Amino acid sequence: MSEKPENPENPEKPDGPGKRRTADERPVRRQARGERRIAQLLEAAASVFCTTGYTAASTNAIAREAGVSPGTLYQFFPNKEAIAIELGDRLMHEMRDAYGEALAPVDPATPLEEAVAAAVDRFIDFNCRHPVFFTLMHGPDVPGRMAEQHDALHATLIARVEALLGPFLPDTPAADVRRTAQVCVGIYKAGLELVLAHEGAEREAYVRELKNVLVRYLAPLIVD
Amino acid sequence: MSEKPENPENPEKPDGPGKRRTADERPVRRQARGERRIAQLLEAAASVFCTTGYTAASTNAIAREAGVSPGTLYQFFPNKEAIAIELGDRLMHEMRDAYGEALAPVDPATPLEEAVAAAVDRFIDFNCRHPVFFTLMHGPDVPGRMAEQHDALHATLIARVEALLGPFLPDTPAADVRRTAQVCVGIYKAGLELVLAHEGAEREAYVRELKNVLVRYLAPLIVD
Amino acid sequence: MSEKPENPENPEKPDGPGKRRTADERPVRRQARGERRIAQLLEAAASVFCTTGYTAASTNAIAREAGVSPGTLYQFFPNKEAIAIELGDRLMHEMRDAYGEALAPVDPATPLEEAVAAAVDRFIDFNCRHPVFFTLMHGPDVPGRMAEQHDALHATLIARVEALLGPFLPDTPAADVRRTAQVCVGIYKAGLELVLAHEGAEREAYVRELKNVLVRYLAPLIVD
Amino acid sequence: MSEKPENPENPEKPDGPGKRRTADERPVRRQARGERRIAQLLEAAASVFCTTGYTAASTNAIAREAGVSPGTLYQFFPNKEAIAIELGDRLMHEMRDAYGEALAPVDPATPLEEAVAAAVDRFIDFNCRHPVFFTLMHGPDVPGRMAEQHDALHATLIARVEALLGPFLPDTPAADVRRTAQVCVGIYKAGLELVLAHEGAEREAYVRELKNVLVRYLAPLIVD
DNA sequence: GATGAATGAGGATTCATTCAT
DNA sequence: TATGAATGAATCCTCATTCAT
Repeated sequence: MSEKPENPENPEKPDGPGKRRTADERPVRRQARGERRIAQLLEAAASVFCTTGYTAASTNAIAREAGVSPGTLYQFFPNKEAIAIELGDRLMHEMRDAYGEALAPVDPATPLEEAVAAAVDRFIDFNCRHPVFFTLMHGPDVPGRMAEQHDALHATLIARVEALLGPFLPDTPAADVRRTAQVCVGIYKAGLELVLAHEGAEREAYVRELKNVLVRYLAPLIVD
Repeated sequence: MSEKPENPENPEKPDGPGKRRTADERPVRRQARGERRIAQLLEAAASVFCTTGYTAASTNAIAREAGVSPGTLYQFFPNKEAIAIELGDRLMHEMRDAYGEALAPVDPATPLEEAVAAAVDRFIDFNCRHPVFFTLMHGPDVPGRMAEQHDALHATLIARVEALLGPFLPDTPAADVRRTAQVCVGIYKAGLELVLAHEGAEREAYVRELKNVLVRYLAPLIVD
Repeated sequence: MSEKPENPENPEKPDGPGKRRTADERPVRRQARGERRIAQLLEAAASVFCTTGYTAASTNAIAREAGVSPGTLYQFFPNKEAIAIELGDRLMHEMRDAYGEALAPVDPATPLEEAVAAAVDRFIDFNCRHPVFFTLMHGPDVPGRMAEQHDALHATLIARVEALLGPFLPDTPAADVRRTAQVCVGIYKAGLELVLAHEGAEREAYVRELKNVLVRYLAPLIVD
Repeated sequence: MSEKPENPENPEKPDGPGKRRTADERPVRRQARGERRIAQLLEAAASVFCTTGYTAASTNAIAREAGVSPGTLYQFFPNKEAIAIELGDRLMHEMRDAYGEALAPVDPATPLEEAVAAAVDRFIDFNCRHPVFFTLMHGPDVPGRMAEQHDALHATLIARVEALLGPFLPDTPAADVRRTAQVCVGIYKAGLELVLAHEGAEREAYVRELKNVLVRYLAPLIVD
């Protein structure tokens, strides 16, 4: 959220990482109203992606859902992909902002159960508040920048989990840690799907199972 | 299944699995050529689904891949959904035919490791020979009969796994067995994705991890 | 019905009026089985034309309705138009056969009411037994041989009515008689539509009205 | 056509008749250009319907005739049916606007000849200026909303004629008046077809005949 | 003759994207 | 900026017709 602070009077600082450009490199300058529009559009996109999936989502539908005209949408995003990408970026940042501190360095003395439970609970919570995340995780059937976006999202998650695992696996080769992280994320995603597919007590039961899977998988790997 | 009495002189080799009926009509009389076309089309569809995903796959692309005209495709399938459904059906049948016996009743005395390893190996093998299966497992963003198809595929898998688990969990309530099966299938799918994403030694490593996850998850549930 | 008596042994008498040729001039030879097929197909066509209209009727639908394959249909008719044309021909002939004698020469001494009533009753009866007739009367939105067919049907009707009117209008110029016939046929058609659109007593009432319209229209034209 | 109050300072004059709403949405805001396009498209549709009939008319042909791309057509009409419906609506309104006052209440003292002649002349005139009207009168072979549209058109006509007849048939039961109106409209339509099919003096002659038919049909029903 | 297969152009409709106002 | 209009290629699907068996 904090990466487009352009004020109209100072539009052209050399591109920082937050500076966004449309595909054909006209700098996009955004004002307060613009930010609101963007938020509006991303929200709409999230909603549409959730209901129809990325591929079947139409930009017109997104614009309509956002209550603006197609033209307006294209004033802020150069194409459909860019919407998904920006959406993913924001989710990643929000994830970082919200859970970054908490997730990253964990005292290795923490019992595994606790660490896993905390991580899973946060992850589930985050996904319930942002159902698109799940949709975006399942990547776009088609290759393209959208796939990169998906990969970036994924990579972020992996990195996060690696960081989380690190302290517990001090003597494990990096490659193995990475693989373990990949497996954990895979389990996460699978579990999430089951959790989201159920409600109430059953959902709780699946949350417990997810934790069980992870704990049992990781426990033997950990040196005490 | 005995409904193609084509020529009176050579009435009936027992119907192969390709025998079809339209919802509202007499049995569809198919010539050998037609059966071949269907296989061809399904193969083409499998290929296209794998590359572009179900939603983005176009019937024209499938026809082109199969080397026939669009009209021909529609002679055999009323719409895109039907292709995916038939494809799923055939995969399910093939799965049943190929692994049914092996998977279903397992001697509870078999060590868990062995049972899991065998099941995983077969599953992976099956999926490597039929990459579409994975694509179809990742249901269609959109509802419709296609979703039912997906659910059917899923349900079949679940049932299969339940049957597999049964002997190992004699005293567990059915609901818990079912949940456990769901979790196992979820893990399967997640693991499969990782396995397919890697090659050679790394792939082997992921296969091992997948087995580990399952074994460690299941071991504590099992009564000795 | 009597116009295709070709027996296979003597296929090539110079074309009598009943001899039919496909567009590209291969003589079509028909045998008993063929006649049955043709009748079957025409019946099916009549049914389909009635339900969907000529334009929207598909040859495949006709073939299906007839319980034969598309190929078979094209063995007997070179195209869709030809089906309608043949259908019209047969209806015209049937009309001639059934009512020819009755309609043609009427004793001018017959009271007009009686003559009109008889003609209308027959006409209505004929149309109720052959609902396609009405459909074909409304001609094909598109020009082509089908239009000629329609015109032929129409012309036949007109001629018939002219013949009927003749004795009643001995001193009227031919052009006027013709115009009067056209008007009568128009009224017929309009009335028929109303009659067919109603049932029971209401239908009877419309039949009466139709007769009234005609009688009142014609009465003043007639010299006593 | 005052329905484009675009700017927020001039928010909402009560919807004029041209204001359109999609079934499920906010009022459609149309620019002047759009209104023009719609008129253009309807004109094109009218022309195409006249030449090929409704069923055989293709939206692509309509768009081409209007000189726009298919997409543009669909910006204004959800499908072919909607075009015909809107066309019918506009014709009905124009008929009402143009002849409403004139047709509706007629002094029963007016001689029947005069009343009929006036009505016929206006009707013929209207149809000559709007040849689609005739096409639309000949309902769509197929059922659907289009049929309703046709029925609405028809019903409007009937109502109009009933109103016209009312004063002349004060003591006739409503059902009979309605039937008489139906018959008159039927005669009208049949006569129109003949009139349109001829030119010059012959056309005039058919107009006279049409009037004769109606007058002679109605005269005996009228109480003096 | 009969069948089902095959064709391919055409029709309705959608959609990402660009344009004019 | 914002809007609705415009585009045209692409989709799904149909249909008259021809072909191979």
